[in-house]
Parts: sequence; structure tokens; C-alpha cells
Amino acid sequence: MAQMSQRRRPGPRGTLSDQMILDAAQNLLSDGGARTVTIRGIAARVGVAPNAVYTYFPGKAAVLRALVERLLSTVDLAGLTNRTRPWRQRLQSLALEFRTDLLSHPGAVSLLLSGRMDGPNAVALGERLLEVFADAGLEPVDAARASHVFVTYVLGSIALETAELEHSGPPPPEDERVATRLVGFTAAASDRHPRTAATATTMARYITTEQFIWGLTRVLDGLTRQGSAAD
Amino acid sequence: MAQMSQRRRPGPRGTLSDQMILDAAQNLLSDGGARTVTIRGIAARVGVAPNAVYTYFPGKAAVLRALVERLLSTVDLAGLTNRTRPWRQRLQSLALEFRTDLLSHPGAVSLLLSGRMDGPNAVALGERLLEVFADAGLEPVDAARASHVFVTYVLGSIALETAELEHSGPPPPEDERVATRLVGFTAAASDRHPRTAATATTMARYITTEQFIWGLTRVLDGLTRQGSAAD
DNA sequence: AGCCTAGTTTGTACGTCGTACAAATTTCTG
DNA sequence: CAGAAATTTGTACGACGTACAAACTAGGCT
Repeated sequence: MAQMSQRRRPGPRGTLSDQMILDAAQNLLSDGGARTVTIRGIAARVGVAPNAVYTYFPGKAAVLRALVERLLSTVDLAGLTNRTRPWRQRLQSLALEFRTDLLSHPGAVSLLLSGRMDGPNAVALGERLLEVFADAGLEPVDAARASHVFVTYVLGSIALETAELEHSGPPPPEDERVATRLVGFTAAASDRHPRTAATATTMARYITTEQFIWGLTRVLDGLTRQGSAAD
Repeated sequence: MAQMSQRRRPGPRGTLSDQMILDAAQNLLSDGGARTVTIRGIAARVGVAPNAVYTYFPGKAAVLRALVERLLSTVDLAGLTNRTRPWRQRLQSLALEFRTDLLSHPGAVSLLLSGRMDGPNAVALGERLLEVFADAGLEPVDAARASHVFVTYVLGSIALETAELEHSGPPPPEDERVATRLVGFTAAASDRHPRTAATATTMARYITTEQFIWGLTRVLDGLTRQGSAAD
């Protein structure tokens, strides 16, 4: 009946951009984890109807891709290729920085692992890695393979670490997580698993910075010695 | 119309169990990928209302946890501890078998990486790994750390490989995936990325069995040599 | 100036998901 | 053979992603 005109809202306010959408998405990721990064949540955060997002991105997947690229853009490429520092130190700094960043955004890794990582920032990072491994004395082909192993180790580590939190809220401190794991392992260890029982305290520390560096060092050892043992 | 009593359906048919539910879930995972593993899909597959699943599992997360445990139960623990074979060969067989399994269930890795992997089968596998690294001559603490690095590399590799398909349907053969990647890399490579351009064919092969073994060999090299280089 | 057009935003709607609740039914226990 | 316990269902709610057309605003053309 009749015309209830004057609906009041629609129309371009002009103030909205893909960057604001990514800001909102990144804030959601930091505050509440990956599962709270939602089109409707993003829209609410910027004070807009959900559909408005589709003006700037064709879908949720595109938003996530762009967010991954943004996260990759924050890595320190200059430090990575600074030849005044030994190559090992440069790689370790990069890895540690990356790990800290990603652990502080619970759920960001699952984002990284959910796409192809073929954006411009990903390619740029890959190029720098090739450079560093060339500095380490590797032939181009070996440098390429080594850089992929490096990426695999770093992302795999972080993925395994975040696997056990990521469910709700901000991450507890390292000590606390270790304690929780220790309880779990000692409970699971039995006569049937003597070695697990014997090294439970070590295994509880799988998720620490110390273990991350230990493994990284060994991986780099393996990557930069010519020839391989046949045993 | 009157009373259409005889609504006909509710009541226990007796024929339903947690195992059938996991069967259905696993079939869905194989056929359509991780995103098709859904409570409603599982229920439809066993010919039952969605809520029936909640009689056997408290929620979707529990179903996925149990499914992960089931996937872990298929690994060949006996072969892993068979001392008639050299330890490197045992680890490599395990890694390759695991990789083949997980690549054939697109999306299974994201499942593995979405929980703590603390079920009985996971613990049993961990115990065997400790045994193998002891065979390789490592002290208990180093064996524990090494086994975690091993797991990290294997799961990380598979995660990176599945990252770029996982979106719809059955995985294309290795050659085809390599070709697709090559196109992408040569397109992305420019004057600003000379090393990327030079090794594009190698990088396109990051997702092959060959690269997987190459990296695994290097990682094991690094894990089983005492001491570490300081650069 | 004023209109037209293109671009932006919204309301509404559809189909999907996980899952809570109580009613209906069957099987088991005594 | 009755009652208790376990199982399954219908229905429903609140989220989600996203399609569609209507409402609106801003800028370019005359």
C-alpha cells in the first residue's frame, strides 16, 4: 500500500576503499582469529552493509588473497639482502621475525597455506631468498630448491604451533603452553611408549623459539653442505 | 487431509555407528575435498537426519579429530621399526607413503594441521619415530627434536603442495601442475627478478616427488651430523 | 546552471552451514 | 508385558557467503 518512500540510506559516501577493508580484515584476524574474518564482520567493522565489500573484491577468497599479500609485504627485504651480515644470520632473523608476526595473528598461517602465494610480494621475497642462498655458495638450481625447503620448514613449524591454539582468543604465553603440553604428554605416555615418557619434557618444548631455532640450524646445515650421506 | 499420522521415520534402526560416520566423512574427503566434509553431508551419505550424528559425536570438531586419528592409523608402523632396513630408507618410505596418502585426499592436511594430533595413533607414531632416530645414533633429546623437525618438513611440504589445488575436484597429474606453475612463474618474472626468471623451471618443480625427496635428504643430513656450522 | 550517466551502497532474499530442543519411536530391562 | 533408556527425527535459530535490483550520490556534458 502506498509508497513508503524515503528509505533513507543507500548511495555512495565515497569514504571506503579496498585498503580500509583490508585494515578491518587484519584487525579481525589479530583480535579474534581466522574464523572471525568474515565478510559480514568486515563490513560491520567499517560501518557498511555486507554487500558493499563486493564493490571492491569479487568475493571472500579475493579478500583473503589480498590480505596474505599485505602480510607478506611487511617482511624486511632490505635486511635480508644486507651483505654486511652473514647469510645464516639474515635467514634466521627473517624466520624469527616471520614467526613472531604470524603467531601474533592466530590463524594467519592457515591463510598463507590456503592459497598459492604467487602475488608480487611473494615473488619478491622468493627472489631475495635466491640471492641469500647464492651468497651461501649454492648453485642456482640448488639455491631454488633450498629456498623452498627453507620456506617449508618455517611455515610448517608455525602451522604446527598454531594448530593447537587458534581455537579462540589471544595466545597464552610460551611457558603456559609448554606446561599444558607436558600434562598431555605425561598423561598419554604409558609402558607402551617408554621413549615418549622419557622425553616428554623435550616434546613439550616443541613449540618454543628454542626448538624452532634448533631445527632451523640443522635444516640450514643440511642445505649447505655439498653431497649427501647415503648410509 | 485429516491427520496424516504415521509420520514414519523417527526411532533407532540400530544400524549406525561412529565407524559408519567416519567412513562417510572419509569418503566425502576423498571425493570432494575438505570443504565438502560437512555434518549434513555425512548424514545424507549414511541416509540419516543431520542430528543423528550428534548421538555419536559431540560436534563437528570431534568428528574431524576422530577422522585425523583414523588417517594416522593407516601408516605402516611395522615397516618403520623394521631394523633390517637402514633408518634413512625407513623414514623416506614413511614420508613418501604419507605424502601419497594425503595428496590423494585433497584437504586432509588442513585437517591434520587444524588440531593437536595428540590421539593414541599420533602418540604411537611419535614413539616409533623416536626409535628410528635412536637407531640413527641420536641421543634421546636430539632424537625428540629431530623427529619434530621431520614431521614439520613432511607436513609442511604436503601443506604447501595442496595449498594450490584443494580448490575443487580431483588433483591433476604432477606434470600438468608443473606446467601450470611454469606459466605462472614466467609470467611473474621480470627484470626486477632475474634469479626467479633464471630458475623458473626449477621452481615450477617444487611440487614434485623429486623435490620432496631432495629436501628430505638434506633435512636428514642436517639432523644426523653432530655439531653445527657457525658460518 | 541543470540533467544524465556511471558508480556506490543498501534491502531483501536464497541456500548453506552447525547445532539446540523436544517430541516420536524403537529396543532393552525387568 | 510394562516401563526405562537410547536413538532418531522435525523444526527452528542464528550465522555465513553472495546474487539481484532498487535507491542514492557524484561528476561530466551541454
